[in-house]
Amino acid sequence: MYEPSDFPPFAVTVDLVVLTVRADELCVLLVRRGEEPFLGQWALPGGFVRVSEAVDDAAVRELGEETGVSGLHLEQLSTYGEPGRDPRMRVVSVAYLALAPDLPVPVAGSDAAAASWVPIEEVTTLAFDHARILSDGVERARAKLEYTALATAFCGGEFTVAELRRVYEIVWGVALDPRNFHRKVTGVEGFLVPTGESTARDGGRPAALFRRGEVGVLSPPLVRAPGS
Amino acid sequence: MYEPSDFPPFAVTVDLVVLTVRADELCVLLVRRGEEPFLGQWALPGGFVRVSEAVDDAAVRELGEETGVSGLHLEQLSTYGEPGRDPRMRVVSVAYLALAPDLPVPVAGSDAAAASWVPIEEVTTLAFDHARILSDGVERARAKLEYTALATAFCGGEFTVAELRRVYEIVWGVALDPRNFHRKVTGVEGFLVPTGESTARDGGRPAALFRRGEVGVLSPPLVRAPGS
DNA sequence: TCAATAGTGTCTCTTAGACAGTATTGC
DNA sequence: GCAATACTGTCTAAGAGACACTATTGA
Repeated sequence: MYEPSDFPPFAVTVDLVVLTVRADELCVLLVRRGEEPFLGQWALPGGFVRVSEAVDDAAVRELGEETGVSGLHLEQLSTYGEPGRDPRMRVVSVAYLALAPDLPVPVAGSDAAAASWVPIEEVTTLAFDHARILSDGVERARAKLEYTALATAFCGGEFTVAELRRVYEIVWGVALDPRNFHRKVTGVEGFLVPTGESTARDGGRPAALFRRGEVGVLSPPLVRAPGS
Repeated sequence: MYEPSDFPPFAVTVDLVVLTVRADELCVLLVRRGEEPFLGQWALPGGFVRVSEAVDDAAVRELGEETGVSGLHLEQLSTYGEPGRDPRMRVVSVAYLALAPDLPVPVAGSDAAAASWVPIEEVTTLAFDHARILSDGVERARAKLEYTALATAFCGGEFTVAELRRVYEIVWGVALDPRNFHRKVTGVEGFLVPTGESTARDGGRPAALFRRGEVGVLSPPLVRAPGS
């Protein structure tokens, strides 16, 4: 009744677009491929989904293996299933977007010769169709900053309003008015929770420290336009 | 070098959430399953991806087979890959969202005993994890009406402002002010293109007919709130 | 003291929403 | 005429953006 021939076999992989903000640049975690195909080229980290493992769980596992950190924001991005996207065999890849604060040096995975944070602007050729996946991931991140509290995922546990503003400015590539930004983000109910502490690490008058709040959706949203 | 055991075999399917607005209700296209498992239960239309076929192309093919119509709006929704979501074998399903105008009676596919438009409110149990997929699809559609011109995909080739407003009201489940709505949608550059024709099919003063414009993203967006 | 950043106040202009009022049809 | 729907005008309150001003630190 269920002939194996009815169900053509596919391999399923997960690919990760892991973004962070470091040194005033939006960076992506890339690995240098240690085997064919595309030996020696930069690629997104990822790997095969195990037979008894949920696809989402495979993404969590790979993210932990690559970054050495757990608990990062992780969401499904899209699925890429063109025949021929992997020259070896028919592979369907489920891509995920992860956002991380500025982490220490990345951990090289077992199947990757080296891992490194690369500024988005400096990425040229990537293995497979990873350039397109990266592009989709960056655009998703940019869009979600507008109407969700996702920007806090780029910050550490505690951060100042100025640090949060830098995230927006770097991801969007625009300048934002510090005063209006301050009024806006502190005015959104549940977005930021004051810790009561303050820090002078940015110079000048000490700034209040905040933690991310419970709110996931921002209303009103922050609009991606200069001068706001 | 590439041992088959390295790449556990999966079956890959596409599932379609096809939505339409008919008789003042948001409806989804469902099929009654003609075989095990879940024999006789309602399910989303879909099927296996062929070995030489892109996943996106499989969705287009299935949509054509089920509706008998081509050129509908179709976008990828999400991918569902829990082990055990199909009792037969390991299946990863890529779900798609399609929006259609009020179509004639749906075509029964070869693997489905019957196909039918079912109001969202009346859907109870579905086969597999299709209830969750449907829920994700409806939420995606509701969200995208706010900031894209997607609502026109529910209308025929030519439509009045009132017909477009009914789409928003039915999908969102809210009442909108006809006067403000008219000013808003006609004010968004490139959203609606006047045909020059008019119709009195809604009674009262004849209304101008419009075609969908080129614009995909609405700015400013329409906000999902009563009284707007 | 100055330089630097944090945070507040205020002004103006745009827009959303409420709703009055006019226009054009069928009956 | 009346009912129904299409469309336009106007008022008000709220928000966005521009930017002056005050506050608090280090050097």
